[in-house]
Amino acid sequence: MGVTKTELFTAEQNDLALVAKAFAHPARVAIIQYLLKANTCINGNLVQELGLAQPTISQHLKELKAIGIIQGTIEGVSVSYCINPKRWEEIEKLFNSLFMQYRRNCC
Amino acid sequence: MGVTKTELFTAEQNDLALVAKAFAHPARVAIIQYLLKANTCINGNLVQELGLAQPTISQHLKELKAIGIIQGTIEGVSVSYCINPKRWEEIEKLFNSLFMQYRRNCC
DNA sequence: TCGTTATATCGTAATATTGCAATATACAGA
DNA sequence: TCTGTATATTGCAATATTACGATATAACGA
Repeated sequence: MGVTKTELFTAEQNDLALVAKAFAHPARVAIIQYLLKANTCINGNLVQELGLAQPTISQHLKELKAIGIIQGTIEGVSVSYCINPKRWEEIEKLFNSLFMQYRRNCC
Repeated sequence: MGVTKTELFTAEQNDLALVAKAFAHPARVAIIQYLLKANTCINGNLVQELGLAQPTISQHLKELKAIGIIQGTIEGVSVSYCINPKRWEEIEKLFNSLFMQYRRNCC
């Protein structure tokens, strides 16, 4: 009770769910969009950009990093985060292959 | 504490997060994939397909319906669920516009 | 070394999600 | 009307997520 029964589902289904979880919070969407726009790697001036506290941002970054969407490199005092190109492509394919499956034959 | 601060983010960011939440559970991914494959609208034989209890499936279907991804029509005793074409297209665009934003200039 | 700056981690409170037994509802056929 | 079948709702326990104050860590410059 309360635990997702991952063993019932395929690896693909679980991976998609995991990735979707990364997108499942507006703060993380905002972080991703900010990184996409900034293009060049930027660090946690996100704290000023979004209205959330520093520990909260840090936690969201950690989750995004855990899923592999972003990567961070230490740049002296600060940390430079950016989109992980390989994982991003992987994720894009994961979603696209789902969207592709749809044929409008029904209803 | 514990509440997502939706007011800090744009409508687009919140909508994307909401939709992503629908995909953020393997059972819901499995339901969507099943509907995509079956193509023709099917009902809750999902209970046998997935290994989850009937109330659990019903709950997931309710969430998917609330987000608009699927629609159900009463078919006598059973309910016929299927992908909502318009919403599906909308969601596809929502994700694609995010994926499009990426230019590999960084790292 | 000391202070400053940038991040990360810990601990915890509030809230949300997941799963299911029990129960309710709603339809169809006898 | 009664019975079975299909689905929904309720209530609750277990767990996960979100947010942040307090505190730790780590690098730099004076």
